[in-house]
Amino acid sequence: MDLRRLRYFCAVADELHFGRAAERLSVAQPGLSQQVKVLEAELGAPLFERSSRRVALTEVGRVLYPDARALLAAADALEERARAVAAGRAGRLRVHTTRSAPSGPAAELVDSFRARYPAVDLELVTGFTGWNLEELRAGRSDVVFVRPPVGPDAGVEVVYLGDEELVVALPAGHRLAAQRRLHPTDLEGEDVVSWPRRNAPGMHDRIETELWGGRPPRVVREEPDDEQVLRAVAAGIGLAVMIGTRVGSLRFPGVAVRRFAAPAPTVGLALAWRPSVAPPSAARFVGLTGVTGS
Amino acid sequence: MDLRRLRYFCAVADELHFGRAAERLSVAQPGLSQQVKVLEAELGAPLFERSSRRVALTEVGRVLYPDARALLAAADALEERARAVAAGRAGRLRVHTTRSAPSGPAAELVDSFRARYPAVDLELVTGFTGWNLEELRAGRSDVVFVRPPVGPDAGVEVVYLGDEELVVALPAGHRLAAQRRLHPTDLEGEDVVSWPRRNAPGMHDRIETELWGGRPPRVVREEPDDEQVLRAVAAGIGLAVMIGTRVGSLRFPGVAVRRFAAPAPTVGLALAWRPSVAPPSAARFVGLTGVTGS
DNA sequence: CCCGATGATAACCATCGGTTATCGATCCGG
DNA sequence: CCGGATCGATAACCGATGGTTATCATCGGG
Repeated sequence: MDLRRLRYFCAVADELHFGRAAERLSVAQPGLSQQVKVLEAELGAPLFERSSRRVALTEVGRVLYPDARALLAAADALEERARAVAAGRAGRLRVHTTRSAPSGPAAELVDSFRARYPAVDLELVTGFTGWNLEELRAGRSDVVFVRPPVGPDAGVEVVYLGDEELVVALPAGHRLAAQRRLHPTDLEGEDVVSWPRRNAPGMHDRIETELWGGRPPRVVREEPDDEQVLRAVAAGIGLAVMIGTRVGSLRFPGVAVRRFAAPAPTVGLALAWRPSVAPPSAARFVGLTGVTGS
Repeated sequence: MDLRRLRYFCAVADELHFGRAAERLSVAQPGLSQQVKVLEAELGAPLFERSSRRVALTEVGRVLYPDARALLAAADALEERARAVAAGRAGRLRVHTTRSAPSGPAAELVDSFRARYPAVDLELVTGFTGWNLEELRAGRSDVVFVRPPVGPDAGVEVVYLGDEELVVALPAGHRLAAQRRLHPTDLEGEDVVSWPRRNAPGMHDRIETELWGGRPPRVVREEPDDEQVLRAVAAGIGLAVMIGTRVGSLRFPGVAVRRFAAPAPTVGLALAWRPSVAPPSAARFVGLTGVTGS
């Protein structure tokens, strides 16, 4: 069975005229006649009654035609879909985000991707930088959001998205809450609520370096994620350093938020992916950063 | 799009091994590699991740595979069906029968055809010899039952099925009902109930010739079909000549049936069809006569 | 470190789909 | 009744392409 022959058959069936059908197919008439004849030989029965004056479908042809049309349509659809998937306009894309990302530039990226490629089935999972990278390496994710820096890794490409401002969350009555702007040095000696380093080692170290100059702060409590951290702050356990956009979406009673004086310390956001094994849609996703980031 | 390439793709996807897939397809491995590569070029993205040690589907390949399988299955089904129709094992067959046929050899033929070719959609229509031939010539029927003789007609082939015995239907009290066996000469001068000659001219003339020696009988009533004829007989209007098997299925109170003494006069039954334009199933139908008739 | 397995590549060949030229049949107008 | 026009079939030829064999490159394992 050959789709080309079926196409030829359908064209002749539509036109009931070999000359016109050949023209529509952009081939010469003899070739068309030959191929239809081959198809008839394959099936074992004529599909057309021909006279030099009239072409008509035989019963066999009449029965075959609708099925042939359907098959051709299915083939075209398959090809179209395959091309779309190959071009990254359709298919599945697994993205691992981080808890601190959805409210910042990451949300913007995901939203614009969804708007631009609605046919892509986007599977979003929330994790931490460290775990996300494991998932990426294990092939369970196509693109992951990370908090840089992340150690160099063979086959993994990191695309920097931008920086986000850090802020300080304070218990409502904290003495530093009296200041409108804070300096890193103000934090020295304060009780701090933090989170596990392995969630995002790069970010963790960067915060320590930028704010405490490499001398570790006094961590009086470690909570598993931002929300729990803020709850601890509200309870007066200590202060916490957080991402500005993130704390905005987690407004807690009993927590005062103070920005740093310019230049405010920041933490970065980046995408990591493996171009060699990523589906085409991943390239589209990463490609959008050039658009939204500019 | 080429079904062969899709087949190749599916084979490799099944085996995840070019060598084995090539063997299954009965081609050499390089050709398989080439064609898969062509397919990938057509779609614009690789379908497999290859290393010299491992072959795996890419995301694109994973998405494409089920659709490809379905399309191939549909193509195979189409081919199978087309072959079946071409071979007369499936499709549609329009058969025009006659009112007097279903109870005789015709029923046997139709039944055995149905049993043998259940996938053929048999459309049965009941008519008369004359009208059936018109339908056949007009292309509205594929095979028709007729009461021979029928005039020779270009492109129409007539296959004789056999003869059926004629009997006489008499009003219950008729004087001839006293005899167990009748002779044609007994009918001379009797009142006769008949039916329109144009329904089956050949049969009509043959009955007149065989029973009345060419001198037309005294037709006192003409009814449109057998059933009405018998009703008229029951009412005592006259006697009627009928087909033995037919009168058996139309047993009327008030009607006595008498056979002729051997050799009983008969009327024939035949099939007519147009081999040049008939669907393959028509040939199968006609072909069965050789089987059941022997 | 070499060997075996596996896919890719190179070079060649045959098949087949398509082309042009031409034929044969049918219908139509004069 | 004949000549021309229409249309599909046929013949002969050609080039693309799918398939072949031989060989290479890479990678994993003993």
